[in-house]
Amino acid sequence: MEPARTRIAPSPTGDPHVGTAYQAIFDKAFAEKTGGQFILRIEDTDQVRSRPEYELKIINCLKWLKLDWDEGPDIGGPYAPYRQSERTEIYREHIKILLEKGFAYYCFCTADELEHLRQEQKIAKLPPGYFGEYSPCRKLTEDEVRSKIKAGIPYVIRLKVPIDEGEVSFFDSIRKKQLVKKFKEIDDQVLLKSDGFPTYHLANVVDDYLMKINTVIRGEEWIPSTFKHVLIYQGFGWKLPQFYHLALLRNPDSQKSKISKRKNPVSLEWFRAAGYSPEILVNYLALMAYSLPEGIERFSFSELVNSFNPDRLSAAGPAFDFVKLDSFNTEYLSHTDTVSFRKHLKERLDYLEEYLGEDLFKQMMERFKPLSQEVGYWTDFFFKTKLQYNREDIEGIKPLSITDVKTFSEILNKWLKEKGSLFENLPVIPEEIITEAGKENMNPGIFAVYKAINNIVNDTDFHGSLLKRNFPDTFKEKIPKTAFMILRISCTGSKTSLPLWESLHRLGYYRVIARLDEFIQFTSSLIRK
RNA sequence: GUCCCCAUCGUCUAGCCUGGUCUAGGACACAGGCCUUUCACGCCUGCGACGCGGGUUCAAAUCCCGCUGGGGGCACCA
Repeated sequence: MEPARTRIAPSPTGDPHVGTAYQAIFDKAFAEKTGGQFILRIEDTDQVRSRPEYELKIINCLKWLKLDWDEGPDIGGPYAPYRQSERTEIYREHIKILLEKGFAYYCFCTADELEHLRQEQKIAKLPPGYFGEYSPCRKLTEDEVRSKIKAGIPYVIRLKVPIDEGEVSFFDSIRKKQLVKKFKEIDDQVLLKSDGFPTYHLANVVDDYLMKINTVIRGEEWIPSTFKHVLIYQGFGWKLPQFYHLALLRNPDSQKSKISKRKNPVSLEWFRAAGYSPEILVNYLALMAYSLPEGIERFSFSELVNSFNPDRLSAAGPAFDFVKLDSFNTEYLSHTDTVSFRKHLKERLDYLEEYLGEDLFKQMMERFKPLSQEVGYWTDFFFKTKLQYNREDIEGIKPLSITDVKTFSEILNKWLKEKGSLFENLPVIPEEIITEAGKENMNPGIFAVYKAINNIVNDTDFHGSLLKRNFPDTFKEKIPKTAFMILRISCTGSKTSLPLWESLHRLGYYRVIARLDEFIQFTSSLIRK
């Protein structure tokens, strides 16, 4: 394969998009596989929406994913500058060529006139577009044009699409077929805006040619525009690059529409702050359009490069499945070594301040008092793909009236009863223990555990390896099975926790006894009501 | 509306180009089991798809046509 020069050309008009990374993966893989180069070019031709901070964010996120480039605005390269706002002179020179060759023309129509035109076309049931007989400016003589320019009338320069019955076509290497469109279905696209900046179409073609991009990989949303691009290439007399139009990432709902921030997180910063591993995100994203011949799903970027074969790129639109991504991430994190795990956690925490912003981060810090509390506790709501709402939560925010208070206490009572039911299947406790505990305010199940712990300490060494590793037989005989859960809950506060004996050992005798004491009191108070 | 793209389990896909080896394979999810005095991990099993209709052929998930469904474009935004 010929060395491929590929490029990612994001527009710095918003948060770095997951689709940008998705595309960059294949750009970079293609370049590396063929011994070519991968280029980052910033398409900031929209003066209104482009912001320098977005460019920085894009660069940071792509670097986070280790999808770094061989040439770009930050590192330069033989075809600099790599920022389109710094190349306006180049576009103006090139538009002259198109003008001279008769492939472009001046247009002085105002926005209102254009709107009018579209209405006319709509009524006439014609496809909307500025072309053919609908374009008065196409018919302007050179003198007329010159005098209008002299008069200072603002203008744009449009592509002069042929008006005959012909057609344009190009080969799409993912769909593996020739895509065709008739001239009359293509509108006279604006090439140079009235602010003197090029539109995407012009800048993109000119830069791709000048930067020797021979492999264009981008989303399939660009297919309709590609016909215009081909016309521009032809106007200049340039050879076409190879086109690979990637299927668009879709929302995982039944609609499967193009992935959108209204329905799902799409910002790379979100993925980063949420704690996704960059390797895993890249792996998962690659899977959206590519599959290894061996059917291997988990692979590193270099493994992807090794086996990369553009023929295997898929044309069908994949739904982005957060559940599967999560499972990949979990698997990765739980099987990695402790050093990488710590590194990952540390990086995530470092980034969290940047993501939340200083104010919000400090707010989190204030709530961070109990040192054992993990970062996620206060920040999870940022990262849940689906929030769970509790009935109690919703009842709770109602305005309080007498009736409301009544309702509230009823719910509270019900809730407490459910907690109490945990002890429905209480173990049978010897009569003497219950007597000893005092029948009125002691929960027998808890007390049995309490008692047993005390016995154990009498019989064995709590701090010794016995408790750390093996379950003591003496304990086993004395305590019914359900008691283990009671022990676990009382000592860890949760029905699910790390292995019990190691945890108890780590807690130590005094804290175990203290927690049991507290738990006994807590449950007794619940049961009495 | 119009032009274009796409179509295998719920989801991501392998297979399709070079028809038979496909009673369609894998992964995530789900269900059951094993392991485990919890949870998780791990292991095993199960559930589950070639959108529909026509061709072509001895034979079609695979080739052709139509339909249906989904998606994208139709800006002085990219």
